[in-house]
Amino acid sequence: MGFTEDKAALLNSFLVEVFNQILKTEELSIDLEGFKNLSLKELHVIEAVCIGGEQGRDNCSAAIAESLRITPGTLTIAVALLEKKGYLIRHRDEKDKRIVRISPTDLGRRANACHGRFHDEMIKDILSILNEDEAAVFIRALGCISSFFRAKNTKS
Amino acid sequence: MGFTEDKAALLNSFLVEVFNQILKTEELSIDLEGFKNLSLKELHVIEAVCIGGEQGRDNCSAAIAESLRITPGTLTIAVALLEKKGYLIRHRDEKDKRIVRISPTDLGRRANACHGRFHDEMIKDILSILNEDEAAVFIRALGCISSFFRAKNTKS
DNA sequence: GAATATACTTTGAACTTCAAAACATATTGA
DNA sequence: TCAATATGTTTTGAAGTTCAAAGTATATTC
Repeated sequence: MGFTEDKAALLNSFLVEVFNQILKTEELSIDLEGFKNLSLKELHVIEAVCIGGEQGRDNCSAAIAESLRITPGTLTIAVALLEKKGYLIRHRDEKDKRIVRISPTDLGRRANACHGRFHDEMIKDILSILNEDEAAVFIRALGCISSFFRAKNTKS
Repeated sequence: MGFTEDKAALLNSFLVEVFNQILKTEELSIDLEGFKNLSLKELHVIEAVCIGGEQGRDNCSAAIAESLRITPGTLTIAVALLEKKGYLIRHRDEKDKRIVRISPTDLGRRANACHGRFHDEMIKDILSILNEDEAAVFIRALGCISSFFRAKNTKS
């Protein structure tokens, strides 16, 4: 006992702290980048649309909603607003008029690129404070944790 | 180049993935624990109040709002609802009647204990897949990252 | 005792979310 | 064909979350 409990408590407090800090920093970065118009969640919608486009995925409402793990109704509302703000465009499929496809405007693509740069910066910052070996262990550990959660969440 | 970019890309994808998985798992755990009445954010308010109590911190509105990194107005609204739901209690300081102190009810403490068990489980899970050395490096790295963000966010 | 500072609350507005109902279009089977 | 059913999206109603700014109450300072 003792050492193990200390480790657990430390890990927990660091994890919670880093978690909150990343969230806040990410939120802050949006304003700084000049897209004061956008919330973090809206940015993630734009990101999902852009990623779908890059990967040649079928960018219909349902697919994007699923990739974001939100309901179709929620997505409709978010996209309606983002269309009004000029970041996304909706167009109905000619063949199957039930389907709505969503794509980014140039402005949307620029916002997404900005957000990508934030992520790059953050990663660069993290790597800058770890040495070679620590970085390797850290990345490996994160990979393990990621797989672990994936396994845990799919089986239940 | 090459290796560095690979590391950065890997770290980014793992980080994003773990981040989302933790959020999702945490949200899921609330319902499972039987507090269907509470959102994740409400639980975090209760947690901040309980932690403040344990640490003998002055549990006034301002201190709790700051620890949660939300505005006082936001906290007021959250606490008013949580008081109505029976998780928290507010009482004005006798000496300085401007100050409102917030404390958990028994129900609030029970909800927090439940949430604490979720965190314990998660930490145990993470530690179980890392060996002794990896765990030490991982914790140290997280601590560095936490300090780094704290420094970055306070200075700007 | 008036001016100022401090601590919290209220207000108004915008965003986020969901479940369920509604709508539009497509497919299927008699 | 056309009625039933399925599919894809939108609307609706309700509740949460958040902030900035204005408001209220109390305390401190000069």
